[in-house]
Amino acid sequence: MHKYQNISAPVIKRLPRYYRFLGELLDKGVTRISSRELSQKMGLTASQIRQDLNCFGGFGQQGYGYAVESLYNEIGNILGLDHNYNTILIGAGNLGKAVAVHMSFEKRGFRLTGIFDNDKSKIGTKIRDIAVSDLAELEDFCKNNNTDAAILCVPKEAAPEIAERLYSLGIRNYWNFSHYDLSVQYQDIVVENVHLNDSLMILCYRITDAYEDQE
Amino acid sequence: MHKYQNISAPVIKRLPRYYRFLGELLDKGVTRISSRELSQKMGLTASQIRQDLNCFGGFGQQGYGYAVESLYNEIGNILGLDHNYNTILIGAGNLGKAVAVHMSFEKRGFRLTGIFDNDKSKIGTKIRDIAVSDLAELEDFCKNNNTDAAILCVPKEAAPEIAERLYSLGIRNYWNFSHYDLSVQYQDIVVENVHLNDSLMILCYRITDAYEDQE
DNA sequence: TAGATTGTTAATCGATTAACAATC
DNA sequence: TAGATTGTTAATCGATTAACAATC
Repeated sequence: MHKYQNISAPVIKRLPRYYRFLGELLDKGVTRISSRELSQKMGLTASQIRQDLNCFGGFGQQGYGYAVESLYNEIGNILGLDHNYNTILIGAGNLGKAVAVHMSFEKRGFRLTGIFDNDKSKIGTKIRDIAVSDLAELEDFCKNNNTDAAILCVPKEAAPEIAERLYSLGIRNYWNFSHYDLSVQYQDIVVENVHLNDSLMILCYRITDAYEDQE
Repeated sequence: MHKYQNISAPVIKRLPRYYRFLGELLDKGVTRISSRELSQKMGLTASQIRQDLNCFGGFGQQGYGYAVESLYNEIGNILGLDHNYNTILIGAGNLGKAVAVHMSFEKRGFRLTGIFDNDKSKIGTKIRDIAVSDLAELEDFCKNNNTDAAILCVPKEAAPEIAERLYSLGIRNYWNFSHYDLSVQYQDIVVENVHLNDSLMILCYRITDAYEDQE
């Protein structure tokens, strides 16, 4: 399995979008595309596309462009989508449930293996085909089941304590929906944050900004 | 109402996080903080904090630092959280429902005024205290109710058609959860994307990367 | 071979960090 | 006044864009 040297965050963040656009082209039956054509469809520069892809290897061919299907597969491999990281969800509230039901974990390199909550009314109910477990059983579960990652869908107040429990169980990879900054406490972890409140506030700023422009 | 000159995206994206940390300090009863202290708590440089804040004005005082409460309020104003942008939600599936129930729109400058879906079994059911309307009534609703923004929680396939309808109704501000790039089609709009699939794939890349480091 | 388009180096642009004079 | 810390300019660093030789 290949390892790439210090790829910058901006490049990594663009990979899923390339993957999505290439997937659409593939569905439409397009077999080849030049960086120029793709750049126009995606609204970025051809130069950037070529620079980005060349971080991982020379996938194109001079005078021809890129073969859509093989580039799509290459990016899938780069992203590591062929993995099956065992993942548990903490918090089966509205958001946790939606994430569990809504996401195709298998297509994105993950497998949902457990769901935990401390609300007695939720314990035992099924989401997808996984029964919600008592949060008290977290330690037992993790000792018996290899767990690679955790999805945090708990309220801000509950986050620090749960983070500590997960960390001491050896879990180092987090998809964090809580309004709490894991990476301030723990340095040796991988965290991808989805801060919906932050996102909504950014939208608010930009709407306000746009309206003021008109005046 | 103030208008700031071309604030860069990186700065804007940090604002909600400042707001969150200052809110926590405020809750703890901290009245003043220096850029240095705050930088340590947040894991960034003091220089960056001072640069960021000075895009909007001189909120600090030499020799003293920043007054937590007033800085908190200032950032709230900069973000425009005192607004009440009328917002409709399109798509009352798992994700749409979770977003509607989970978010404190009022605290973030928005007010949820309508929910639309085309699934007959959902129409008429209540989310929060808003009854889900038939998507067919979208045009009527928007003609009778001033609507500033739309939240898109519809499947990728449905997104282009719905985007066109919303755009022709004059809606220019979007919180987009669909795996569809609005800004490629429409240039004069404000879009804040929440692409959960992209986020999960980025996590997958980074986990894979971290594991390979260990080998 | 000629045309097209990549891979890659060089130039530009923008964002972050460092430094320090201003000032509370 | 002396110490602290800002606001702001200058230096550095990194990311994007442009250019072009390599080559399919």
